[in-house]
Amino acid sequence: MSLSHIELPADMSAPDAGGCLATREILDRIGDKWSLYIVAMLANGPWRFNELKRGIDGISQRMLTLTLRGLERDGLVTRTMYPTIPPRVDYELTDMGRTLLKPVMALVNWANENQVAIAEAHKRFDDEPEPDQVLIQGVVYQRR
Amino acid sequence: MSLSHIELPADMSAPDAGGCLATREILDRIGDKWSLYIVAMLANGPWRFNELKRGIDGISQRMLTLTLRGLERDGLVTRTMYPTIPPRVDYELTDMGRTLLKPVMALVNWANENQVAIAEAHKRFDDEPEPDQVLIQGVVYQRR
DNA sequence: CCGTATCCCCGAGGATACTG
DNA sequence: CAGTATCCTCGGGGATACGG
Repeated sequence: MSLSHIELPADMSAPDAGGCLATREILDRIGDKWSLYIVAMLANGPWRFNELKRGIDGISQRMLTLTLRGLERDGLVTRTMYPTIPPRVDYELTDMGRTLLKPVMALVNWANENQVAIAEAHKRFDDEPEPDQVLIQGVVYQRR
Repeated sequence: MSLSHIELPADMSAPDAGGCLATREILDRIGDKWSLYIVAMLANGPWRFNELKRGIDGISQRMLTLTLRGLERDGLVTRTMYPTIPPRVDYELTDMGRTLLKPVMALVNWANENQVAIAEAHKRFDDEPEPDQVLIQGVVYQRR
């Protein structure tokens, strides 16, 4: 599916050949469990490795390293090593990384603004009892 | 970590007690592999189950069902069943779902606009050879 | 057509220990 | 401090078959 042509229903059913699936790969990356949090935290960067680790609740050292490498590879984050003892490494958003900030924060803000409404929707959905019978084409089906 | 207070570094290291982690749960959901695609496709909704299935490349019946249920539970999508034969079910964004559209599409558009730059960054990153020695505090370390 | 129920696999990711 | 390396688990998600 080509999200770039989402406004063209005809395009939806086409097999996803060509460069269109690059969009998906990118969304899969920046939409993954940790990238959004790292990018959001680097909004106030630069931060050192362990500052990021402490700041992002629940992230393991391994995943922080891997995700930072991915973001660096994407050209979204720079890694600056200071050859001091003990070593110090700063991570910072690149210019492209900063352009990502706006849509990311829009999503974060949406989540903040709607968390109460979503919690209420959950309650409504979960409390709703199953109907003990349904009517289809004038035929009654009893729940078992 | 509370993304709602991302602009407050002091808040970063606080343990994530309280309702703050709701934001994370929401982002984990709408940022998952399929939700963004479904929401994006429903921008031009309503769509029937199999239309969605055909439109979203690679999604299995199971994951389409599960993700739609999740979105319905979140109050983002409505499920309308027409008791005809064969049965027909339409999925459509709710008002809240439509408010999500704006930040989601912003992200999608960002991915589209930057896919070339990211591909170039990958090339640069991957082509860069490892240095065969590094200098730390005047001391040379040879690569092994 | 629109699902649910089962089985099963594979790899994302945590825990732990070790290095420059 | 800022990472690798290794092991291991646990559940996301595909494939398949069946039901209303």
